[in-house]
Amino acid sequence: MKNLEIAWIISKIADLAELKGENPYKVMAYRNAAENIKKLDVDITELYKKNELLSIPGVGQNIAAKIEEIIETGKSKYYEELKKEAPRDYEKILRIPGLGSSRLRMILQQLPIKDINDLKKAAKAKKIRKLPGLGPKTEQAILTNVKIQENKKNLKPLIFALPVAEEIVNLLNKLDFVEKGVIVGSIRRKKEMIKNINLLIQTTSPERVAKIIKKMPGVEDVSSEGDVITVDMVMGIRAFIHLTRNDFYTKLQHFTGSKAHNIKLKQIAQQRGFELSETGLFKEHTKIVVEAEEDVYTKLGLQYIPPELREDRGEIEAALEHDLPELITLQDIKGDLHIHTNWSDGLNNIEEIAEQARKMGYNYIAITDHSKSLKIANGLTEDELIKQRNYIKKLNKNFKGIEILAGIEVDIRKDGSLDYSDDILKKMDVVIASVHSGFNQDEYTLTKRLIKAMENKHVNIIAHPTGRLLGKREPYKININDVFKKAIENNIVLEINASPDRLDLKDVHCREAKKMGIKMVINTDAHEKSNLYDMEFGVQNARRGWIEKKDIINTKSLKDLKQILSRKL
DNA sequence: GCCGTTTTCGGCCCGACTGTTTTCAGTCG
Repeated sequence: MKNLEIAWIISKIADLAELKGENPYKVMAYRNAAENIKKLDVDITELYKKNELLSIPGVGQNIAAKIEEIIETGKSKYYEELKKEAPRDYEKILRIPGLGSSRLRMILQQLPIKDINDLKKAAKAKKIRKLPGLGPKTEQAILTNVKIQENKKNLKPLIFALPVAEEIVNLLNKLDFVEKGVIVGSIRRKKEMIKNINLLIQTTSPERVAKIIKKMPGVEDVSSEGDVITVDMVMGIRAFIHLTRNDFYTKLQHFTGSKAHNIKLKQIAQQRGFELSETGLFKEHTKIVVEAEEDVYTKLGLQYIPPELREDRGEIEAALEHDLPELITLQDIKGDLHIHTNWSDGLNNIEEIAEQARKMGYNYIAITDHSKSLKIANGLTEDELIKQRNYIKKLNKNFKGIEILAGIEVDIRKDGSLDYSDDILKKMDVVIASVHSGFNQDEYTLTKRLIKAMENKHVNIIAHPTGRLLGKREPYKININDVFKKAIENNIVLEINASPDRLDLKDVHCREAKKMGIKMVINTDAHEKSNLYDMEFGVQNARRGWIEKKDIINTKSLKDLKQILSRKL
């Protein structure tokens, strides 16, 4: 068992304990411990061997004992017992808005409900509205949202699937009978939601690989058919491990997908007198030597297509014309313009953030804490903001190598007004505006609200424009085209939020915005210094949206950036 | 359940909104 699986079990214990009605602070303690385990940069089994589990923040005697049990037996009795008491798909049920653990617990005490289907039946039979504190609206919410949850088909965010895939592939790559192992499929294409993990492993001994996989940590069930081993992981995701002895690069191309991309590519191959399959590229039944994945494309007369573009969204046509975009890379990024510190709800102070950014080779950053109406995030009052701005000015004098811009993430209130006056906003280097409340307003109201904020001449950037949280919260209803038009009209920069929970704007929106000539910025929205590394996810998402260096303002020099930020009508 | 201490117990993020009530509990961010 590794950090990831242990953290996952501890966090599931938190969810189930909450459902059971345990002390909320106990629940919080489990959640906190799980977060800290996930963040460890050492192997937790090593800590256990050295008897140092208690050195993990948030882990005391009790949780340490559970970790020990999981390491020793692969299981936690407490977790297994809690699971038995809960409905099978409690996670899906709890994603229904308005139905939290407290109400669900009450429902479970009154009605015999074993899964989400039973809940749907109860709602249909109008049994929910009869329960104390619940009424027809909650019943209706259950009915409409059960459908949404049922349609989700177990897709997991990339950030959930990727570390699991990396863990398996790293383990296999250490074996001397594995020549090379790589992640393929939708994870390689950096799709935001993932159904299955796909790995391609070239090995001299498929049998020995199969044996190792059976004994791998975090595995629940293994079956194998032909060259594919199917692995069901404890964390509820399935991995397909494709084993091969040869033809690595045509297989790499094949298993990376997408299906639609491959179908079209094969058609092109045929038209040009080739035959392309996973076992090789052939011309007149003669196998052509393929020594890299690039060869598959170049031998067919195409430009090499990066995995992020392989969705049959016009990339093959563009590659035929040698007209693919020159996709942005992580190295193009010169700074991060959306960062929180411990002045509001961030973990680190400004100096720690700046130091980290300097280490990453950035030329500039913007500190953009929350504004006063976001009480839960300890939003800054006007006085505090001015104080912070002055502090940053002083800091810049003795902080060499990087420029710290004084910014703010100002809240867009329900009527579209901002919660600071123009007098305050005009003093800031960067003004980010964003929505943090009233998500269920209708499309007309929400769009009007965003547009009103974009009309403020001090606003530079709209952050996480659609407000979605992957796998957790739907985007709020806005007319994205109207927002795009306003962005052009008022010279507003739209954010591509790099937080792996958000990726907002999403890939197809990035592409539309680019076509319209809208300027964008890739920001992490970091709440602690390690989040600055999330930039990678933002860049990948942007690449899926055909974004180039020139489309993104934080690839510019400090001088050019300042010019853009000081724009105003 | 964890943590810190003025240490073995008290505090742990908190306010607005919603749907249900008719004064409030639960949910959400």
